[in-house]
Amino acid sequence: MPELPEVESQLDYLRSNALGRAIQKVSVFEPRIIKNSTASSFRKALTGRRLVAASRRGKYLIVNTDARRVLVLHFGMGGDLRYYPSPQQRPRFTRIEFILDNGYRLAFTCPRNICRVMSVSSPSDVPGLRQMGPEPLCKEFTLGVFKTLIGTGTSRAIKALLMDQKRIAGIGNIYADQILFESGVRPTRKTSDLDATEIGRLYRSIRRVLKDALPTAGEEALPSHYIYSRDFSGQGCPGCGRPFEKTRVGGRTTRYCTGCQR
DNA sequence: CCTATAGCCTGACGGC
DNA sequence: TGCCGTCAGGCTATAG
Repeated sequence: MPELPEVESQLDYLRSNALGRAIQKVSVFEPRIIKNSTASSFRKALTGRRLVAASRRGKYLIVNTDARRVLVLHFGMGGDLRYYPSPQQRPRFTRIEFILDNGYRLAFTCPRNICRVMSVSSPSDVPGLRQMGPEPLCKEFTLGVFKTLIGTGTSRAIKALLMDQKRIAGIGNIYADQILFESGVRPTRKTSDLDATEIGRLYRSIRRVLKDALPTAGEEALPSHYIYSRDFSGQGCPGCGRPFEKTRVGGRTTRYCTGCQR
């Protein structure tokens, strides 16, 4: 579930705790999550490197080092970073642990091993990053850009398109449902059938939902007004009170209101 | 090229 | 109590 807002909060966490530090040691507890190299070459590439800058692109976290080495993290679902002083505090599901030059440790956790970690010479070595669509919160992401982007979207369901990282960066299942709800558009609608009004509402919802989520994305729970939260706690649509319809779109569980979304 | 689907992976949860 | 099946989600690979 770490989508754009959650990864942004992981970025803040990394910046305030580990940036500027050098990696003294790398412990790999789950080699499978390292995607482009063996565990030993991963360790070798990063040991001794200093973490000098960090950024986010879509759902990826990118950490530049003082050498021509970039650490790329993808959280899959449910993973996070943790910073702690001793191995006794090592979190459950720690897949990789970095011991830093102040003795503190940085863990990359991932409950389901769907996360990925890479050490590359450039972010563009990662296919998912190379092909990534525009950042929805950048000012370059205008209504015109969005129109062009979905104009070529043809017959797919709009929700599948919103979650397609090659089209737009950083939107996953939870935020896609919320964006569609706030737009009053059914997730199953074919993209090519949307009119200009609906496209405008979608565009504004993308920006608003993601931006509003940033301040609280580091917290455990989603905001209680989210349709995901409301459905989970047995509440219905905040607009009309109907229970949410549950279906599958783009291979994902999808919640929407049959009354308020057309 | 475009779109849809299976598979990866394992914890949480419900049913028996 | 504990086993078992199902579901969840990101992405990638493969099929159509």
